[in-house]
Amino acid sequence: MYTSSANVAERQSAPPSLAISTVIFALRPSAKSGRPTLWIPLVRRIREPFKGLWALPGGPLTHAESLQDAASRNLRETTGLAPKYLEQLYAFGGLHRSPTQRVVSIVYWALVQPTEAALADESENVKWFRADRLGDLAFDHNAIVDYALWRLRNKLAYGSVAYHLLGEYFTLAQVREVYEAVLDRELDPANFRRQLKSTPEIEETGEYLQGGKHRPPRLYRFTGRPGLDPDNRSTP
Amino acid sequence: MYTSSANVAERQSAPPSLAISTVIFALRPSAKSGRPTLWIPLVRRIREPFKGLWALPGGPLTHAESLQDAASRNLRETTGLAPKYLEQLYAFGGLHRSPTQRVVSIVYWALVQPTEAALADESENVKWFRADRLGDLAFDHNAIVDYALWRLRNKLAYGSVAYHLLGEYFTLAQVREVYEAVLDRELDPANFRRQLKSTPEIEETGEYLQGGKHRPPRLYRFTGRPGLDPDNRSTP
DNA sequence: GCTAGTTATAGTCAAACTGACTAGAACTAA
DNA sequence: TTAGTTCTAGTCAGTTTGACTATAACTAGC
Repeated sequence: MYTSSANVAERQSAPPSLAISTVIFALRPSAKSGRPTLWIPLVRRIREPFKGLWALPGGPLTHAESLQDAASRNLRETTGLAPKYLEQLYAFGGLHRSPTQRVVSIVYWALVQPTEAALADESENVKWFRADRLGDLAFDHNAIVDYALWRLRNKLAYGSVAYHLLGEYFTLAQVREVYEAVLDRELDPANFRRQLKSTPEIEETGEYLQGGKHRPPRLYRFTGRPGLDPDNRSTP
Repeated sequence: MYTSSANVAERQSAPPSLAISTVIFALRPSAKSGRPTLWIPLVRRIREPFKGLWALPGGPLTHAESLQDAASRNLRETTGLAPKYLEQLYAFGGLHRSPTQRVVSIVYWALVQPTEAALADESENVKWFRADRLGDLAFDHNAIVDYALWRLRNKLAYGSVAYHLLGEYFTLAQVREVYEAVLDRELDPANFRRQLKSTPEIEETGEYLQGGKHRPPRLYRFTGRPGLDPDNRSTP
């Protein structure tokens, strides 16, 4: 859909504005099966365009902060979250992303641990949704979430990203559940644990998870470092 | 190094400007060994800041073009190149990237085939450099090139990126030379060819490369698609 | 307290893959 | 014709992967 030529001229006179948004992932137990599933917090638009629709948390970039700091601050202000894992996703700059003006959005993606996700603000205008049941979002945010999901699945397969969706201590079955939730397929428990046990970044603790219905599983700890972003590279 | 507080105040009043830059890779035969090595075209800064230093080709984002189009156009204008492979690298937005103003740079990276790279403009203010011998560049461009190199090596290992540095027809030994140049280590010819022959995206042609000193190698063709960027996703 | 049910955990086995290596084929240069 | 080089196919042992079996350790219900 195209706007009138008057609007186009108007749009071209203003500088393209720069916004920061974030796709936040957390695990929550599914209502049905009780298994963990991926959830995303969204905020309701309280003004045009797309007033009333749900959108990714975001806001403008202020001058005294880096891109990552802006994402962090905005997350805290809108959702109350302070994720341990925060990484740049992509810069979206299509011409018609917003009907009223040209906006370039630098989008981050974040992973929060379940304990923190439970504390997150939830209100009339901030709600969590299952990542696979979002409905129609404002702007191009459906496409952005799709891409973020693709990146998450990709990083999961190679990288060391699953542990940022879990607490400090976890069982190998919990890690497997994360993989199964994100990749949406079942994995053989025995083979999966063999692979994890061969990675040096996963450390066996002496503890066991008590209180379950069956044999108590051993608790593990992740000792690796997150990633290799330009923003995170020099961090020792 | 910090600027004076007056400059800081001045900087904060203006909106952060948005620029597009590109890291362009092409293979050229090394002067010494004759083997292909990675080269990058740079442009000389003709104004402050960093006047006289070499920098990545880039420029401002205009209103009528998407980010990728802006990168494309800028490439053509500054270097005369029209790469077949162009992908977003990262958005750099640190506070002190430029001493005079706050600049957010959305950086792309590109691969050009040797035939096209040979046609590229070269002048007093546009020159090609070996990727491993760049010297000190303007702004944070050394760090940007480092990251682009890291991405290139990464994509090479998994993806189907090597063929975009070669012409339409190539020998398996040429592909191996690309890998050796980018990864900077020798690979076993027999094992390497076994792997390539098992990938369905590489098609055997009936042709052979004639004119070499030894047994003429068979020519192959790449039939796969580039990538999975948001910008390239829907492209069939 | 015993038993059935369930998860945790270790191990087996064949197929696939990997790295190091051998060897013949096919060309050029001398 | 021969020596030298690259292209190409193949062997072999070590490693990894996927499917599967078996035992250990707990809870819940009787």
